Amino acid sequence: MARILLVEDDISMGFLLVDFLESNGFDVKLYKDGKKGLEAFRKGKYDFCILDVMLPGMDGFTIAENIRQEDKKVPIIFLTARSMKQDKIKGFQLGVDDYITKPFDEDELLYRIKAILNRINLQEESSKEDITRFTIGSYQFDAANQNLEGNGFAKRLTQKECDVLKILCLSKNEIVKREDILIAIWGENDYFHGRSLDVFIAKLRKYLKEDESVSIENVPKVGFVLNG
Amino acid sequence: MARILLVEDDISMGFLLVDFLESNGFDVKLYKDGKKGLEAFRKGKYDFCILDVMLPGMDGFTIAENIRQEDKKVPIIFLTARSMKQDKIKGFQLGVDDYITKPFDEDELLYRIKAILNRINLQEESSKEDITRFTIGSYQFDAANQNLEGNGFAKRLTQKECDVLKILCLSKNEIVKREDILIAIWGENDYFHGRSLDVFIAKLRKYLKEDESVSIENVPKVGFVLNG
DNA sequence: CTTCTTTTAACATCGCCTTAACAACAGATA
DNA sequence: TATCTGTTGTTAAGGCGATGTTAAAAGAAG
Repeated sequence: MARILLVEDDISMGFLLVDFLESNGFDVKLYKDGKKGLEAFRKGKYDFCILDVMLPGMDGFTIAENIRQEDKKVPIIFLTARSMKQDKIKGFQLGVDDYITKPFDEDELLYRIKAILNRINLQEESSKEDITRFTIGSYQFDAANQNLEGNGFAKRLTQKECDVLKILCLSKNEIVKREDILIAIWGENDYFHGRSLDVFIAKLRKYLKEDESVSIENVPKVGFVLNG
Repeated sequence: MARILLVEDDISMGFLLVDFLESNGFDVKLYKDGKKGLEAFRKGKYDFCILDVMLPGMDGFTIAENIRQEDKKVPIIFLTARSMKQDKIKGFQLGVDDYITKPFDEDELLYRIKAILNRINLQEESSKEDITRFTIGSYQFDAANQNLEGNGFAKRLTQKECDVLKILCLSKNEIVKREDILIAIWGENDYFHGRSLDVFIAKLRKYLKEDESVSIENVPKVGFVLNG
Protein backbone atom coordinates (compact mmCIF):
# COMPACT_ATOMS: atom_id res chain seq x y z
CA MET A 1 0.00 0.00 0.00
CA ALA A 2 1.02 3.56 -0.63
CA ARG A 3 3.40 5.13 1.90
CA ILE A 4 2.52 8.63 3.04
CA LEU A 5 4.80 11.13 4.74
CA LEU A 6 2.77 13.39 7.00
CA VAL A 7 4.35 16.44 8.61
CA GLU A 8 2.04 18.15 11.06
CA ASP A 9 2.87 19.77 14.40
CA ASP A 10 -0.63 19.87 15.85
CA ILE A 11 -0.65 16.61 17.79
CA SER A 12 -4.37 15.93 17.91
CA MET A 13 -4.79 16.78 14.23
CA GLY A 14 -1.80 14.60 13.45
CA PHE A 15 -3.06 11.51 15.20
CA LEU A 16 -6.52 12.01 13.78
CA LEU A 17 -5.12 12.03 10.29
CA VAL A 18 -2.85 9.07 10.86
CA ASP A 19 -5.77 7.07 12.20
CA PHE A 20 -7.99 8.01 9.35
CA LEU A 21 -5.45 7.35 6.63
CA GLU A 22 -4.29 4.08 8.13
CA SER A 23 -7.85 2.85 8.42
CA ASN A 24 -8.06 3.55 4.70
CA GLY A 25 -5.15 1.31 3.93
CA PHE A 26 -2.28 3.77 3.75
CA ASP A 27 1.03 3.34 5.50
CA VAL A 28 1.58 6.67 7.25
CA LYS A 29 4.63 8.11 9.00
CA LEU A 30 4.02 11.18 11.12
CA TYR A 31 6.65 13.82 11.92
CA LYS A 32 6.00 16.89 14.00
CA ASP A 33 9.07 18.81 13.02
CA GLY A 34 9.95 20.17 9.59
CA LYS A 35 13.60 19.19 9.59
CA LYS A 36 12.91 15.70 10.83
CA GLY A 37 10.24 15.31 8.20
CA LEU A 38 12.58 16.22 5.38
CA GLU A 39 15.25 13.95 6.80
CA ALA A 40 12.75 11.10 6.86
CA PHE A 41 11.83 11.77 3.24
CA ARG A 42 15.47 11.52 2.22
CA LYS A 43 15.93 8.22 4.01
CA GLY A 44 12.66 6.46 3.24
CA LYS A 45 10.76 6.05 0.03
CA TYR A 46 7.39 7.76 0.06
CA ASP A 47 4.62 7.73 -2.53
CA PHE A 48 2.94 10.82 -1.17
CA CYS A 49 3.58 13.83 1.08
CA ILE A 50 1.11 15.80 3.16
CA LEU A 51 2.71 18.87 4.67
CA ASP A 52 1.40 21.41 7.10
CA VAL A 53 2.49 24.89 6.11
CA MET A 54 3.09 26.26 9.61
CA LEU A 55 5.70 24.12 11.25
CA PRO A 56 8.47 24.47 13.78
CA GLY A 57 11.98 24.00 12.46
CA MET A 58 11.23 24.35 8.77
CA ASP A 59 8.01 25.48 7.15
CA GLY A 60 6.08 23.46 4.60
CA PHE A 61 7.22 25.58 1.67
CA THR A 62 10.85 24.95 2.42
CA ILE A 63 10.28 21.23 2.85
CA ALA A 64 8.45 21.11 -0.48
CA GLU A 65 11.27 23.00 -2.14
CA ASN A 66 13.81 20.52 -0.84
CA ILE A 67 11.71 17.53 -1.75
CA ARG A 68 11.24 18.85 -5.27
CA GLN A 69 14.96 19.19 -5.68
CA GLU A 70 15.47 15.48 -5.37
CA ASP A 71 12.13 14.19 -6.55
CA LYS A 72 10.24 15.99 -9.27
CA LYS A 73 7.37 13.59 -9.25
CA VAL A 74 6.25 12.65 -5.75
CA PRO A 75 2.84 14.22 -5.09
CA ILE A 76 2.65 16.89 -2.39
CA ILE A 77 -0.44 18.23 -0.67
CA PHE A 78 -0.36 21.25 1.63
CA LEU A 79 -2.49 21.63 4.71
CA THR A 80 -3.02 25.14 5.95
CA ALA A 81 -5.18 27.11 8.31
CA ARG A 82 -4.72 30.10 6.09
CA SER A 83 -6.55 30.44 2.82
CA MET A 84 -4.36 33.29 1.68
CA LYS A 85 -4.13 33.48 -2.06
CA GLN A 86 -0.44 34.31 -2.05
CA ASP A 87 0.31 31.21 0.00
CA LYS A 88 -1.56 29.00 -2.41
CA ILE A 89 0.19 30.45 -5.41
CA LYS A 90 3.54 30.03 -3.77
CA GLY A 91 2.68 26.41 -3.12
CA PHE A 92 1.64 25.66 -6.65
CA GLN A 93 4.74 27.30 -8.00
CA LEU A 94 6.78 24.88 -5.92
CA GLY A 95 5.09 22.03 -7.75
CA VAL A 96 2.52 21.21 -5.12
CA ASP A 97 -0.35 19.07 -6.30
CA ASP A 98 -3.13 20.23 -4.07
CA TYR A 99 -3.90 22.64 -1.29
CA ILE A 100 -6.35 22.01 1.49
CA THR A 101 -7.43 24.57 4.05
CA LYS A 102 -8.23 23.60 7.62
CA PRO A 103 -10.74 22.75 8.86
CA PHE A 104 -11.19 20.26 6.07
CA ASP A 105 -13.25 17.22 5.46
CA GLU A 106 -11.38 13.95 5.89
CA ASP A 107 -13.27 12.20 3.14
CA GLU A 108 -12.48 14.97 0.74
CA LEU A 109 -8.80 14.71 1.57
CA LEU A 110 -8.99 10.99 0.97
CA TYR A 111 -10.58 11.43 -2.42
CA ARG A 112 -8.08 14.06 -3.41
CA ILE A 113 -5.25 11.73 -2.50
CA LYS A 114 -6.85 8.95 -4.48
CA ALA A 115 -7.42 11.23 -7.46
CA ILE A 116 -3.73 12.11 -7.58
CA LEU A 117 -2.54 8.53 -7.08
CA ASN A 118 -4.92 7.34 -9.78
CA ARG A 119 -3.46 9.80 -12.20
CA ILE A 120 0.01 8.46 -11.56
CA ASN A 121 -1.04 4.85 -11.97
CA LEU A 122 -2.84 5.59 -15.22
CA GLN A 123 0.21 7.38 -16.46
CA GLU A 124 2.43 4.39 -15.77
CA GLU A 125 -0.03 2.02 -17.35
CA SER A 126 -0.23 3.95 -20.56
CA SER A 127 3.53 4.07 -20.89
CA LYS A 128 3.64 0.33 -21.34
CA GLU A 129 3.87 -0.15 -25.07
CA ASP A 130 1.87 -2.89 -26.63
CA ILE A 131 3.57 -5.43 -28.75
CA THR A 132 3.41 -4.63 -32.41
CA ARG A 133 6.21 -6.62 -34.01
CA PHE A 134 6.06 -10.37 -34.51
CA THR A 135 8.17 -13.00 -36.22
CA ILE A 136 6.23 -15.64 -38.10
CA GLY A 137 8.59 -18.17 -39.62
CA SER A 138 10.64 -16.19 -42.13
CA TYR A 139 8.14 -13.33 -42.09
CA GLN A 140 8.24 -10.13 -40.09
CA PHE A 141 4.88 -8.71 -39.11
CA ASP A 142 4.64 -5.10 -37.95
CA ALA A 143 1.12 -4.64 -36.64
CA ALA A 144 1.44 -0.90 -36.02
CA ASN A 145 2.37 -0.30 -39.64
CA GLN A 146 0.09 -3.05 -40.90
CA ASN A 147 3.04 -4.45 -42.72
CA LEU A 148 3.90 -8.07 -43.46
CA GLU A 149 7.22 -8.81 -45.12
CA GLY A 150 8.98 -12.02 -46.06
CA ASN A 151 12.00 -12.53 -48.28
CA GLY A 152 11.56 -10.12 -51.15
CA PHE A 153 7.86 -10.01 -50.46
CA ALA A 154 6.15 -7.09 -48.72
CA LYS A 155 2.46 -6.50 -48.27
CA ARG A 156 0.50 -3.74 -46.61
CA LEU A 157 -2.34 -5.44 -44.76
CA THR A 158 -5.80 -3.98 -44.43
CA GLN A 159 -6.98 -3.10 -40.99
CA LYS A 160 -9.08 -6.21 -40.47
CA GLU A 161 -6.42 -8.53 -41.91
CA CYS A 162 -4.03 -6.94 -39.49
CA ASP A 163 -6.40 -7.31 -36.55
CA VAL A 164 -6.92 -11.00 -37.20
CA LEU A 165 -3.27 -11.76 -37.70
CA LYS A 166 -2.35 -9.86 -34.56
CA ILE A 167 -4.73 -11.88 -32.44
CA LEU A 168 -3.32 -15.10 -33.85
CA CYS A 169 0.23 -13.89 -33.22
CA LEU A 170 -0.51 -12.99 -29.62
CA SER A 171 -1.34 -16.66 -29.03
CA LYS A 172 1.01 -18.28 -31.51
CA ASN A 173 0.90 -22.10 -31.44
CA GLU A 174 -2.16 -21.91 -29.23
CA ILE A 175 -5.80 -22.29 -30.09
CA VAL A 176 -7.65 -19.01 -30.48
CA LYS A 177 -11.38 -19.49 -30.31
CA ARG A 178 -13.51 -18.31 -33.21
CA GLU A 179 -15.80 -16.65 -30.76
CA ASP A 180 -12.99 -14.69 -29.13
CA ILE A 181 -11.77 -13.37 -32.45
CA LEU A 182 -15.27 -12.40 -33.49
CA ILE A 183 -15.98 -10.59 -30.26
CA ALA A 184 -12.61 -8.85 -30.23
CA ILE A 185 -12.86 -7.57 -33.79
CA TRP A 186 -16.53 -7.36 -34.71
CA GLY A 187 -18.03 -7.17 -31.27
CA GLU A 188 -20.51 -9.90 -32.04
CA ASN A 189 -20.55 -13.55 -32.87
CA ASP A 190 -23.01 -14.42 -35.61
CA TYR A 191 -23.08 -16.45 -38.79
CA PHE A 192 -22.12 -13.71 -41.23
CA HIS A 193 -19.25 -12.32 -39.22
CA GLY A 194 -18.08 -15.90 -38.87
CA ARG A 195 -17.99 -16.24 -42.61
CA SER A 196 -16.11 -12.96 -42.88
CA LEU A 197 -13.53 -14.34 -40.51
CA ASP A 198 -13.14 -17.41 -42.72
CA VAL A 199 -12.53 -15.13 -45.68
CA PHE A 200 -9.80 -13.30 -43.80
CA ILE A 201 -8.20 -16.56 -42.74
CA ALA A 202 -8.09 -17.60 -46.37
CA LYS A 203 -6.42 -14.31 -47.31
CA LEU A 204 -3.84 -14.60 -44.57
CA ARG A 205 -3.05 -18.17 -45.62
CA LYS A 206 -2.37 -16.88 -49.10
CA TYR A 207 -0.01 -14.22 -47.82
CA LEU A 208 1.77 -16.71 -45.58
CA LYS A 209 2.16 -19.52 -48.09
CA GLU A 210 5.74 -18.61 -49.04
CA ASP A 211 7.05 -20.23 -45.87
CA GLU A 212 5.63 -23.73 -45.70
CA SER A 213 6.63 -24.14 -42.07
CA VAL A 214 3.95 -21.55 -41.29
CA SER A 215 0.31 -22.51 -41.30
CA ILE A 216 -3.03 -21.41 -39.94
CA GLU A 217 -4.64 -24.59 -38.74
CA ASN A 218 -8.35 -24.98 -38.21
CA VAL A 219 -9.64 -26.72 -35.11
CA PRO A 220 -13.15 -27.67 -36.21
CA LYS A 221 -15.93 -25.97 -34.28
CA VAL A 222 -13.41 -24.29 -31.98
CA GLY A 223 -11.05 -21.93 -33.71
CA PHE A 224 -7.65 -21.53 -35.30
CA VAL A 225 -3.99 -21.97 -34.46
CA LEU A 226 -1.13 -20.07 -36.05
CA ASN A 227 1.69 -22.59 -36.30
CA GLY A 228 5.19 -21.39 -36.95
CA MET B 1 -0.85 24.54 -26.46
CA ALA B 2 -3.18 22.60 -24.22
CA ARG B 3 -6.76 22.40 -25.41
CA ILE B 4 -9.42 22.89 -22.77
CA LEU B 5 -13.08 21.93 -23.01
CA LEU B 6 -15.15 24.29 -20.88
CA VAL B 7 -18.82 23.58 -20.24
CA GLU B 8 -20.50 26.43 -18.39
CA ASP B 9 -24.00 27.79 -18.88
CA ASP B 10 -23.51 31.09 -17.11
CA ILE B 11 -22.58 33.30 -20.03
CA SER B 12 -20.66 35.99 -18.22
CA MET B 13 -18.75 33.45 -16.13
CA GLY B 14 -18.06 31.49 -19.29
CA PHE B 15 -16.62 34.36 -21.25
CA LEU B 16 -14.64 35.53 -18.26
CA LEU B 17 -13.01 32.13 -17.96
CA VAL B 18 -12.39 31.80 -21.69
CA ASP B 19 -10.71 35.20 -21.72
CA PHE B 20 -8.62 34.41 -18.71
CA LEU B 21 -7.52 30.97 -19.87
CA GLU B 22 -6.82 32.11 -23.41
CA SER B 23 -4.71 34.98 -22.15
CA ASN B 24 -2.73 32.32 -20.31
CA GLY B 25 -2.01 30.43 -23.47
CA PHE B 26 -4.71 27.80 -23.47
CA ASP B 27 -6.87 26.94 -26.42
CA VAL B 28 -10.38 26.97 -24.98
CA LYS B 29 -13.69 25.80 -26.45
CA LEU B 30 -16.79 26.92 -24.57
CA TYR B 31 -20.11 25.07 -24.64
CA LYS B 32 -23.17 26.20 -22.74
CA ASP B 33 -25.09 22.97 -22.99
CA GLY B 34 -24.18 19.64 -21.46
CA LYS B 35 -25.03 17.48 -24.45
CA LYS B 36 -23.23 19.75 -26.89
CA GLY B 37 -20.20 19.71 -24.63
CA LEU B 38 -20.04 15.94 -24.52
CA GLU B 39 -20.53 15.78 -28.28
CA ALA B 40 -17.63 18.17 -28.74
CA PHE B 41 -15.46 16.06 -26.49
CA ARG B 42 -16.14 13.01 -28.62
CA LYS B 43 -15.22 14.80 -31.83
CA GLY B 44 -12.21 16.77 -30.75
CA LYS B 45 -9.33 15.78 -28.60
CA TYR B 46 -8.99 17.77 -25.40
CA ASP B 47 -6.20 17.83 -22.86
CA PHE B 48 -8.41 19.06 -20.09
CA CYS B 49 -12.07 19.44 -19.12
CA ILE B 50 -13.65 22.03 -16.88
CA LEU B 51 -17.29 21.25 -16.20
CA ASP B 52 -19.94 23.20 -14.39
CA VAL B 53 -22.04 20.86 -12.27
CA MET B 54 -25.37 22.58 -12.82
CA LEU B 55 -26.10 22.60 -16.51
CA PRO B 56 -29.07 22.49 -18.84
CA GLY B 57 -29.37 19.37 -20.97
CA MET B 58 -26.98 17.17 -19.01
CA ASP B 59 -25.37 17.81 -15.67
CA GLY B 60 -21.65 17.81 -15.03
CA PHE B 61 -21.67 14.43 -13.31
CA THR B 62 -23.26 12.74 -16.29
CA ILE B 63 -20.83 14.39 -18.67
CA ALA B 64 -17.91 13.27 -16.54
CA GLU B 65 -19.28 9.75 -16.43
CA ASN B 66 -19.53 9.63 -20.20
CA ILE B 67 -16.12 11.16 -20.71
CA ARG B 68 -14.56 8.62 -18.33
CA GLN B 69 -16.11 5.80 -20.32
CA GLU B 70 -14.08 6.65 -23.37
CA ASP B 71 -11.12 8.37 -21.81
CA LYS B 72 -9.79 7.21 -18.47
CA LYS B 73 -7.03 9.76 -18.40
CA VAL B 74 -8.16 13.21 -19.43
CA PRO B 75 -8.17 15.49 -16.39
CA ILE B 76 -11.53 16.82 -15.26
CA ILE B 77 -12.20 19.72 -12.92
CA PHE B 78 -15.68 20.51 -11.60
CA LEU B 79 -16.95 23.99 -10.99
CA THR B 80 -19.83 24.33 -8.57
CA ALA B 81 -21.67 26.91 -6.55
CA ARG B 82 -22.42 24.22 -3.98
CA SER B 83 -19.83 22.99 -1.57
CA MET B 84 -21.89 19.99 -0.52
CA LYS B 85 -19.76 17.14 0.66
CA GLN B 86 -21.87 14.50 -1.08
CA ASP B 87 -21.43 16.28 -4.38
CA LYS B 88 -17.70 16.37 -4.00
CA ILE B 89 -17.48 12.70 -3.12
CA LYS B 90 -19.66 11.79 -6.06
CA GLY B 91 -17.37 13.77 -8.29
CA PHE B 92 -14.19 12.14 -7.03
CA GLN B 93 -15.73 8.71 -7.41
CA LEU B 94 -16.31 9.51 -11.06
CA GLY B 95 -12.61 10.07 -11.44
CA VAL B 96 -12.66 13.83 -11.26
CA ASP B 97 -9.29 15.43 -10.57
CA ASP B 98 -10.31 18.54 -8.73
CA TYR B 99 -13.28 20.39 -7.44
CA ILE B 100 -13.59 24.13 -7.24
CA THR B 101 -16.42 26.02 -5.59
CA LYS B 102 -17.66 29.31 -6.93
CA PRO B 103 -16.82 32.05 -6.35
CA PHE B 104 -13.26 30.99 -6.91
CA ASP B 105 -10.01 32.69 -7.56
CA GLU B 106 -8.92 32.65 -11.17
CA ASP B 107 -5.26 32.39 -10.34
CA GLU B 108 -5.89 29.44 -8.09
CA LEU B 109 -7.78 27.68 -10.86
CA LEU B 110 -4.90 28.36 -13.21
CA TYR B 111 -2.38 26.90 -10.80
CA ARG B 112 -4.51 23.85 -10.18
CA ILE B 113 -4.74 23.27 -13.92
CA LYS B 114 -1.01 23.68 -14.25
CA ALA B 115 -0.36 21.33 -11.34
CA ILE B 116 -2.36 18.59 -13.01
CA LEU B 117 -0.91 19.21 -16.47
CA ASN B 118 2.60 19.22 -15.03
CA ARG B 119 2.03 15.81 -13.56
CA ILE B 120 1.04 14.53 -16.99
CA ASN B 121 3.80 16.26 -18.88
CA LEU B 122 6.59 15.08 -16.63
CA GLN B 123 7.07 11.92 -18.60
CA GLU B 124 6.49 13.36 -22.03
CA GLU B 125 9.28 14.24 -24.36
CA SER B 126 9.20 16.85 -27.06
CA SER B 127 12.34 16.08 -28.98
CA LYS B 128 10.69 15.83 -32.38
CA GLU B 129 9.29 19.33 -32.28
CA ASP B 130 12.47 21.04 -33.34
CA ILE B 131 13.33 19.17 -36.49
CA THR B 132 12.62 21.36 -39.48
CA ARG B 133 14.68 19.99 -42.35
CA PHE B 134 13.83 16.77 -44.10
CA THR B 135 15.00 14.84 -47.12
CA ILE B 136 12.27 13.24 -49.16
CA GLY B 137 13.76 11.30 -52.06
CA SER B 138 15.47 13.95 -54.19
CA TYR B 139 13.55 16.75 -52.49
CA GLN B 140 14.64 18.95 -49.62
CA PHE B 141 11.89 20.13 -47.32
CA ASP B 142 12.50 23.01 -44.94
CA ALA B 143 9.50 23.17 -42.63
CA ALA B 144 10.58 26.33 -40.84
CA ASN B 145 10.75 28.24 -44.13
CA GLN B 146 7.83 26.34 -45.65
CA ASN B 147 10.02 25.54 -48.58
CA LEU B 148 10.06 22.42 -50.73
CA GLU B 149 12.71 22.12 -53.42
CA GLY B 150 13.60 19.37 -55.86
CA ASN B 151 15.92 19.46 -58.89
CA GLY B 152 15.38 22.86 -60.47
CA PHE B 153 11.97 23.00 -58.87
CA ALA B 154 11.17 25.09 -55.79
CA LYS B 155 7.82 25.68 -54.16
CA ARG B 156 6.73 27.79 -51.26
CA LEU B 157 4.25 25.75 -49.24
CA THR B 158 1.27 27.22 -47.46
CA GLN B 159 0.95 26.85 -43.73
CA LYS B 160 -1.36 23.85 -43.78
CA GLU B 161 0.47 22.11 -46.61
CA CYS B 162 3.58 22.47 -44.54
CA ASP B 163 1.93 21.19 -41.37
CA VAL B 164 0.66 18.07 -43.07
CA LEU B 165 3.93 17.31 -44.82
CA LYS B 166 5.87 17.82 -41.60
CA ILE B 167 3.75 15.31 -39.72
CA LEU B 168 4.22 12.78 -42.49
CA CYS B 169 7.97 13.43 -42.52
CA LEU B 170 8.28 12.94 -38.77
CA SER B 171 7.02 9.39 -39.29
CA LYS B 172 8.40 8.66 -42.73
CA ASN B 173 7.65 5.13 -43.92
CA GLU B 174 5.29 4.66 -41.03
CA ILE B 175 1.55 4.90 -40.87
CA VAL B 176 0.27 8.22 -39.57
CA LYS B 177 -3.35 7.98 -38.55
CA ARG B 178 -5.87 10.31 -40.12
CA GLU B 179 -7.18 11.07 -36.68
CA ASP B 180 -3.78 12.04 -35.35
CA ILE B 181 -3.18 14.43 -38.22
CA LEU B 182 -6.59 16.00 -37.80
CA ILE B 183 -6.19 16.43 -34.07
CA ALA B 184 -2.67 17.77 -34.40
CA ILE B 185 -3.52 20.35 -37.05
CA TRP B 186 -7.20 21.16 -36.74
CA GLY B 187 -7.85 20.09 -33.18
CA GLU B 188 -10.86 18.05 -34.11
CA ASN B 189 -11.75 15.04 -36.13
CA ASP B 190 -14.88 15.50 -38.17
CA TYR B 191 -16.02 14.93 -41.72
CA PHE B 192 -15.14 18.31 -43.20
CA HIS B 193 -11.69 18.57 -41.70
CA GLY B 194 -11.15 15.06 -43.02
CA ARG B 195 -12.03 16.21 -46.52
CA SER B 196 -9.70 19.17 -46.13
CA LEU B 197 -6.92 16.79 -45.26
CA ASP B 198 -7.63 14.81 -48.42
CA VAL B 199 -7.36 17.99 -50.42
CA PHE B 200 -3.98 18.76 -48.93
CA ILE B 201 -2.79 15.22 -49.55
CA ALA B 202 -3.75 15.64 -53.21
CA LYS B 203 -1.77 18.89 -53.39
CA LEU B 204 1.29 17.38 -51.77
CA ARG B 205 1.17 14.43 -54.14
CA LYS B 206 1.21 16.88 -57.03
CA TYR B 207 4.26 18.65 -55.63
CA LEU B 208 6.04 15.37 -54.99
CA LYS B 209 5.34 13.68 -58.28
CA GLU B 210 8.69 14.61 -59.86
CA ASP B 211 10.43 11.85 -57.95
CA GLU B 212 8.55 8.65 -58.59
CA SER B 213 10.29 6.86 -55.75
CA VAL B 214 8.36 9.14 -53.42
CA SER B 215 4.71 8.51 -52.72
CA ILE B 216 2.01 9.26 -50.19
CA GLU B 217 0.26 5.98 -49.72
CA ASN B 218 -3.25 5.75 -48.39
CA VAL B 219 -4.08 3.03 -45.87
CA PRO B 220 -7.84 2.88 -46.14
CA LYS B 221 -9.73 3.87 -43.00
CA VAL B 222 -6.47 4.34 -41.11
CA GLY B 223 -4.22 7.01 -42.52
CA PHE B 224 -1.29 7.75 -44.77
CA VAL B 225 2.33 6.73 -45.21
CA LEU B 226 5.00 8.89 -46.79
CA ASN B 227 7.17 6.42 -48.67
CA GLY B 228 10.59 7.49 -49.83
C1' DC C 1 -10.87 46.29 -53.62
C1' DT C 2 -7.05 42.30 -54.80
C1' DT C 3 -4.67 38.23 -53.72
C1' DC C 4 -3.71 34.19 -51.42
C1' DT C 5 -5.26 30.37 -48.48
C1' DT C 6 -8.55 27.24 -46.74
C1' DT C 7 -12.95 25.08 -46.67
C1' DT C 8 -16.89 23.24 -48.82
C1' DA C 9 -19.08 21.11 -52.57
C1' DA C 10 -19.57 17.97 -56.28
C1' DC C 11 -18.46 14.16 -58.84
C1' DA C 12 -15.33 10.31 -60.05
C1' DT C 13 -12.93 6.38 -58.55
C1' DC C 14 -11.16 2.95 -55.70
C1' DG C 15 -10.97 -0.96 -52.87
C1' DC C 16 -12.41 -3.09 -48.45
C1' DC C 17 -15.70 -5.80 -46.47
C1' DT C 18 -19.62 -8.38 -46.77
C1' DT C 19 -22.36 -11.62 -48.85
C1' DA C 20 -23.22 -15.23 -51.87
C1' DA C 21 -22.20 -19.41 -54.11
C1' DC C 22 -20.15 -23.62 -54.42
C1' DA C 23 -16.54 -26.98 -53.19
C1' DA C 24 -14.31 -29.66 -49.80
C1' DC C 25 -14.28 -31.71 -45.56
C1' DA C 26 -15.38 -33.91 -41.12
C1' DG C 27 -18.54 -36.14 -38.14
C1' DA C 28 -22.68 -38.71 -37.36
C1' DT C 29 -25.88 -42.24 -38.48
C1' DA C 30 -27.23 -46.57 -40.21
C1' DT D 1 -19.67 -48.56 -46.95
C1' DA D 2 -22.91 -44.42 -48.52
C1' DT D 3 -25.51 -40.46 -47.19
C1' DC D 4 -26.75 -36.60 -44.65
C1' DT D 5 -25.53 -32.35 -42.21
C1' DG D 6 -23.13 -28.70 -40.53
C1' DT D 7 -18.63 -26.41 -40.80
C1' DT D 8 -14.88 -24.52 -43.22
C1' DG D 9 -12.08 -23.28 -47.71
C1' DT D 10 -12.06 -20.48 -51.50
C1' DT D 11 -13.18 -17.35 -55.00
C1' DA D 12 -15.90 -13.81 -56.96
C1' DA D 13 -19.29 -10.02 -57.26
C1' DG D 14 -21.30 -5.89 -55.61
C1' DG D 15 -22.46 -2.34 -52.28
C1' DC D 16 -21.00 1.35 -50.14
C1' DG D 17 -18.09 4.09 -47.60
C1' DA D 18 -13.63 6.23 -48.08
C1' DT D 19 -10.59 8.67 -50.90
C1' DG D 20 -8.91 11.37 -55.29
C1' DT D 21 -9.49 15.37 -57.66
C1' DT D 22 -10.97 19.66 -59.32
C1' DA D 23 -13.53 23.76 -58.92
C1' DA D 24 -16.15 27.12 -56.61
C1' DA D 25 -17.23 29.51 -52.31
C1' DA D 26 -15.69 31.40 -48.20
C1' DG D 27 -12.35 33.46 -45.39
C1' DA D 28 -8.13 36.08 -44.19
C1' DA D 29 -4.75 39.56 -44.97
C1' DG D 30 -3.14 43.73 -47.11
